Amino acid sequence: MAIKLYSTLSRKKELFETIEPGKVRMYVCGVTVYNKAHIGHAMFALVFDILRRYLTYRGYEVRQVINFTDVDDKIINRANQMGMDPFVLAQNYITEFQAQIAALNILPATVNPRATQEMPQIIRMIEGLIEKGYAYPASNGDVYFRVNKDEDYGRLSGRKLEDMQSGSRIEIEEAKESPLDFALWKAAKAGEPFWESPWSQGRPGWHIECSAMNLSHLGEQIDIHGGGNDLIFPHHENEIAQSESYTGKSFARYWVHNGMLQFGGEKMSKSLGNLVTIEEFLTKHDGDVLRMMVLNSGYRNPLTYTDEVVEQTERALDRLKSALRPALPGAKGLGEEGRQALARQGEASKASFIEAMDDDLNTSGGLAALFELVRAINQARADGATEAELAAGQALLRELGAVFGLRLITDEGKPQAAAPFIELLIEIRAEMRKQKLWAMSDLIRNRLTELGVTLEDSKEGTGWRYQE
RNA sequence: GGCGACGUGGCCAAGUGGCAAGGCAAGGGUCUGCAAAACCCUGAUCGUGGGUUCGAAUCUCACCGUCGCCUCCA
Repeated sequence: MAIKLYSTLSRKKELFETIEPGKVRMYVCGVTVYNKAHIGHAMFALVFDILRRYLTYRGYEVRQVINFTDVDDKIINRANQMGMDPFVLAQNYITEFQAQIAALNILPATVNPRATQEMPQIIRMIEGLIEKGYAYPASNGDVYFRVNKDEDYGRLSGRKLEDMQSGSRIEIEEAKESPLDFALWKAAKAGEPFWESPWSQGRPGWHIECSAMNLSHLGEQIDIHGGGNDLIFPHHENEIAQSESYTGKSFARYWVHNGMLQFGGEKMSKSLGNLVTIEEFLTKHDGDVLRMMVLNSGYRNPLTYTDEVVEQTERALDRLKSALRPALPGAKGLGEEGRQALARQGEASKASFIEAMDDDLNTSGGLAALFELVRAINQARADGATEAELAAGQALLRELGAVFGLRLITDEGKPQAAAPFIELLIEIRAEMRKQKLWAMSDLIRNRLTELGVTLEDSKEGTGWRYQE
C-alpha cells in the first residue's frame, strides 16, 4: 500500500515518495502575529498536524517547520495604534498562539523559526539573487525580485504574466522595473524597526523569509510545502520563484493546501472581521470538537462553520466516546464467536482506516472506519462482553483516534471525589425502586441529571457517568 | 475581466466510469416502572439540460448557483 497526496502543482494525486527514504521534510506557512488567532488558523494547524501524525504512524520520521512572521506592516501598524513595541506585540501573540495550539492537542512543530531571527540567511539569499540577476536594488532602498527573469513564474497558481498585468490592480511603484516585481527587502520609514543590509536599513519582504527558513532548517529541497489555499498566489508562487532561482533546483515535491473555513458563507478572515477566535471557541467547546469538524470533511474543501454543525459534531464525538464506556454491570461474556467477530471488525476497521488515509488523507473515510469499530464495540457490549473482551477493540479505537490527534477524554479525566456519594444515592434509590417509589426514584435521577450525572438503569443494576 | 474549486438525502460530508461510506437529526422497534444509553430497522440516482459510453454522481459541453485567488490573508 502506498500513500498518495494531492499536489497543487500538478493538480493531481501523486504517489508519495520522499527525497530521503523514511524521512519527511515538511514546511508549513504559519501565521502573521498581529492579532488574536481565529479558528481558521486553527484549521490549517490541525490539517498539518493530522498529516504529520499520519505520516509518523506510517513509519516516517517527520521534521516539521512552521514559521511565525513576526515583523511586517500590519504588526507595525497595530503596535503603533496600541502604543506598543512591535516585537513585544508579536511575542505576546506567539505565546498565546502556542498555548492554544497545545490546548487543541496539536503537536508543536519541530522548529518554529521567526523572520526576525533569520536575518543573516535572508540577506545572504537576497545577495545571491542579485548576483544571479534575479533581483535588483532600487533607488528607494528596496530590493525587488525580477519576475520577468523567471521563466516559469506562475506555474503553481496557473497564471500567466500577461493576464495578470492586464487585469491587475496592483499599485504602480515607480522604483519597480515591472509592476509585478515583488519586494525582497523594504527600506524602513521613520520610526519603523530595521536591520542593517547592503541596500538600506530595512526589513525583509514577506515571501523571502519562508524561502530562507526552508533553506536553513530543511535544505534546498523539501518534500511537503503546506499552507492555506489563499497563499497559493502570490505567496507560494513567489517562494518557488525565489528558492528555485537561488538554488537552481526544484523546491518542494508536494504542494499541499487546505481549504478555507467558511463562516456565514464567506471565508473567515481578519480583514472581513467575521471571525471566531480560538480563545472563544475553547471557552465553549472541547478542542476535540474542532478537530472532529476538520476530520469530517476533506482537508482541501471549504469547511462549513455554523452553530448547527458544531452541535452535530459534538454529538458525533459523544458517539465515538460511547464505545469507550465500560462493560455493562453483570456482563456474562461473549463467547468465542462474539470475540472473534469483534476482533475481525477491528482488523477490518484498521485496514479501511489506512486505506482511506493513504488516499490523500481522506479523514472522512477514516472517521467512517472508526464509527464502524464503535458500532462493533457497542454491539459487543450490548451482547454482554466483559471488560477484558472489550479491551482490544477499545485500545484500537484509542490508537486510531490518536493518529487523528483526538484525545477522546472520558470520565477518567474527571474528578472522582463525588463517586462514593453518587453510589450511595444509587443504593438508596435502588431500595426505593424495589418498593416502587417511582416518584422519589425519578426525583433523585432528575436532580443528578441537573448536576451533570446521568444514571442508566439496567437489569443488572444502575450505572452512572458524567454527562459528555 | 483572468485563474481555480465546488454544487450528493432535513443538516454536515465521503465517493470521481460498474449496484450512493459515515455522522447528526427524524420515524419505527428491542430493552425499561418511566426514562436515558446502547442495539436493530427505515430514507437520496447525486444543481439543470445536452453529449460520449454496454454502463456516469463520476468523462465532455452549455447554463444556473456558491466560494476562493488575482491586494494583506491559514
